[in-house]
Formats: sequence, structure tokens, C-alpha cells
Amino acid sequence: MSTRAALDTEAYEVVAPSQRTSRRSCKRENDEACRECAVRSVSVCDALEPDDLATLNLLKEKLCFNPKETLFYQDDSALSVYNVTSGSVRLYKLLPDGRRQIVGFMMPGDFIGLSLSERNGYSADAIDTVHACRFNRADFVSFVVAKPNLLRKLHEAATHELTLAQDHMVLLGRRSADEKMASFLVTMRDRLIRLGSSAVTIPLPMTRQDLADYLGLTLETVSRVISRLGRERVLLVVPNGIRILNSARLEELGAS
Amino acid sequence: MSTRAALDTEAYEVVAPSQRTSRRSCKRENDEACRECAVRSVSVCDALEPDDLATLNLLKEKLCFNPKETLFYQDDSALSVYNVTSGSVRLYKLLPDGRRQIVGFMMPGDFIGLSLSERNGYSADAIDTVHACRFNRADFVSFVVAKPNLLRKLHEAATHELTLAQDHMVLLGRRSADEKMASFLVTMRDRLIRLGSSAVTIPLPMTRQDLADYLGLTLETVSRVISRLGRERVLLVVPNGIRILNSARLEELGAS
DNA sequence: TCCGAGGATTGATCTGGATCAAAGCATTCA
DNA sequence: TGAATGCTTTGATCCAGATCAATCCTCGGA
Repeated sequence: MSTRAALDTEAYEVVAPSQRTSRRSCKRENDEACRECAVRSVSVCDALEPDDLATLNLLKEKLCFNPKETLFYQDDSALSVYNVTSGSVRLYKLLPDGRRQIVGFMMPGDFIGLSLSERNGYSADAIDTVHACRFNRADFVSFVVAKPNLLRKLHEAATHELTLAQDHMVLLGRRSADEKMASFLVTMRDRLIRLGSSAVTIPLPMTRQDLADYLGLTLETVSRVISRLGRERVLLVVPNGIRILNSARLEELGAS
Repeated sequence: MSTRAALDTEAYEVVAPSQRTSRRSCKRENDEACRECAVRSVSVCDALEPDDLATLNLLKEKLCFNPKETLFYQDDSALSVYNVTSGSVRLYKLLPDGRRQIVGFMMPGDFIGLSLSERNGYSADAIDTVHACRFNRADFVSFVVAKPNLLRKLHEAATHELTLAQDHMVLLGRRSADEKMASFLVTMRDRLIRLGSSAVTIPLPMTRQDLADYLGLTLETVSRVISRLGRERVLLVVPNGIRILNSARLEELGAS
């Protein structure tokens, strides 16, 4: 059963998925080949030799999603898998009464659909404008079966995500609001550094509600914590992001 | 860096790992071949043909751990991977100040060390008496590389664990104490049913503190919730376990 | 330039679960 | 048989974060 109906009536407004009209502003850009892909080195595709990369290139469909547009819904049949090339995506699960837990933010180079399973375990929406490669799941699975290198890479990616999930459990189950925020910012900074950003300023395209649903807090608490850390000169709130002023203090708070 | 030092001085008393003396009461039982293994059908080994199973059999070492004995510590170099054949294991992460989050309970058929990575992402102790097959990690990795079937199975197991981890995040981040307990019991019951148990009574070999550290609560809250559900005739506390009396009510509370 | 909508912030108050404290209950060992 | 040890339960109180309720930006469109 899809959670689409629930979504439409709940607090989380989204844009309907898979409708050509809603993606009109973003044209297809299939001219860009996998071999020239900017995020290849940080994504699972890096496991492939030039020949196989060329084959993969034929399977891909480059798409663009507008802010708030939904890629797919939890429990729907999983027709596709995705590789994010730019922008940020929120992955989340909803309880029947509308409570939401964001289980991850996906960024350039991240692969969505590692489980290769029949149904989506969560919903996914674009936070800002998102570019992604889409693959038909069945085609992709067939391709993977013949490419042990790629399967190994997918397995590595899956176990890496599992490690992140376990860290997230510690955060949700055992940390205070301040620690949650600090830990999130430190993790985000390190992730951006790995993506090649200078990361003095951390861009936060998501709303306070998104942060709250990621950290297991309310949006008011997130706002208060950020304000307090601002007052303490640990960070500085800038438009669409946060600048870290006192990295040592933040790391101390977020220490794992 | 190992968290062993922290453990020794903290509230969670454990038995030192890898000392032959502490395992003296459990003799080696390498006579039991993989092909006759009771949990094979529910474990990753099921991916192997008879020939390969015989090879794996030579790699395995059947071990027994006493209650509270530690299999390995978080952050230590990962020398082995394990397949649990009987008993229960807690996997947990510790914060520097001793706060603990249990990230999973492993039961017969479960594989520990799916990530095949260099270091342990968590610590693991036996809860009750545990029997497990141990494999040298390097040997196991070499074996896997030549067996795509097994790699596929490991990947499936990893993504299944990821799904469980995501459900656990929802539980930790967005559910009340009652819902956490109910959801845990329902999940445990279904897991036992899949293992072939009747599961009218759910054995709980772990302590209230373990449950608390799994659910992101305190042991007092766990005790109070169980007492309340007992008073409401939803369940009955029995020695070393819980009997579900009102399954419908429990499922309603634990609904996802 | 003003207006409206969608965030974000801040304040006042409430409460679920934590914390502190004291029994209670089995085992095991002397 | 008693007493020590290691859970578990129950009670009293406290507090971090939730909830309820105004404002307060900020930015895009008229």
C-alpha cells in the first residue's frame, strides 16, 4: 500500500511524482556521458571499466527534479534506482498518524535503492533542485549480476550506509538536543569536505522541520539550539546555511 | 582505539574476550558439518552448493561463549566474522561517557560482520550461552570473492539489516515508550516465528537495561511500561520472557 | 511599495520520561 | 539457613524538550 493518500492530507506538502509536467523546467541532458560524470569518482559507478561504463551510460536516464518534488513513495513498487549528481534528497518514513522520521539526506554521488528490492522502504523527495541518473531497476539488477566489481561496490556502499544508520541510532537514542545538532553539523561538514567543498560554511537547503525530523526533535527545539549555539559564538547563522566559528567546541559536543 | 578501557571502568560489566579459560565450559564441536547445520536454511550459507559448503566447513571454527562474554570490541581490528547458531548476542555502541545504544540483537542464523571491514563498528557480547561459527575475516573475504552467489546473499543480508536499522530509527526518533515496547515485542515475535518458534511466549534473555538501551529509554521506564501492559492484560510477565495476551492491542500500539 | 505566504524565532507553559531513592525477589554460595 | 549479589519493581520528584501561541523575517509577485 502506498502512503501517498496519507501524504496528501498531512502537514508535509509535496509535489506529485512522475508527472512530466512537474519536470518541465528541467530538460533532459542525456548528452553528458558517464565517463565525464563529475561525481563518478565518489559513486558506485567508479567500479566499472570504460567498456562497462559505456554500457551503463546507455541504461541511464538523466533527470531533474524541482524542489519538493517526490522521487518515489514508501511501499510503492520500486521501478527505478537513482544516482544523485547534484542537489539534496530527503529519505523518510511516515507513521500512520503522520509523524515523520528522516532516515537520511542523500547528496551528490549517493546511490538510492541499494537494496534492489521490490518495494521502496521509504519515500524520497528533492529538497532543492536535484539532478539524478535514473535506471530501470530490473535492467540495473541484470547489469549488476554480470559485474561482480559493481556488486562489491554496492555491498560496500550498503554496509557504509548501515554504519551511518547505526551512528544515527546512537544519536536518536542517546544524545541530547545540543549533541544531536553538533553531531549533525560535524558529520555534514566532513561529508562536504569529502565531496571537495571547503566547508567553512555548511549549506543547509533543508527546513528546520526537516532537521527536526532527522534529529528526532521538534522544529522549535532545533531553532532554539541553533540560536543558543549562535549566541555562544559556536556558529553563525547565514542565509541557507550555517558557518562554524568554533569547530573545537562543536566537535566536543558532537563527540562519538 | 579500543573502548575496552572505558568498558572496564563503566557500569556494564563484561567478561574478557578471547581467553581460552573463559570458554572452558564450552568445548569445541567441530564435528558438526555445515551441511547438517540447523540454521543453514536461514543463514547466508544457504547460498552455497554442497562442494562450496564443504570448503566453508573447513574454514569454520565452532565456538561457544558464556553469558556476558564479549565476542569483540568496537574499534578493534576485525579479525573474524561470525554466524550465530544458538543463543542471543547484543551489538552496541558506547559514547565516551558510557551511554550505550544497542543497535541490534543477533539470533540464530544471523551473520555478524557483514561489512567485512577492517575495524569493528560496534562491540558484541553474548547475552546467554551462545554458539557460533567463527571465520577468519581475511579467509572469508577471499572465499566470498570467488562466490558471487554468496556475495549476493551477503548483500541481501546487509540491505535487510539496513531496513531493520531504518525501522529502528523511526522507533528511536518518533515513538513513545509504550509504542517502543509494543513494536519491539511484535518484531521479536515475528522474528521467532520465522525461526520456527510457536512464539506464544517471547523469551527475553536480555536484562531490562539491555531493553532500555535498545529502545532509547531507562530501565525504570521499561519496567513501568511492562508493568502497565501487564495490568492492562495486554501481556503477562513470565520468568525470562513475556507472554502476549492481547496481540491485537499490541499490534495497534506498535503499528508502523 | 505593499502584501501574502512560507519559513524561522521566541516566549510561556506543560508533560513524558529521566533521575533519585528505596524495597522486593531470586539465585548462588558459605 | 542466611546473607550477599544482581536484577526488577515501585514511588517521589525533576527537567529537557514538547506543545501552544505569537511575532518576525524574507522574498516573490502585484
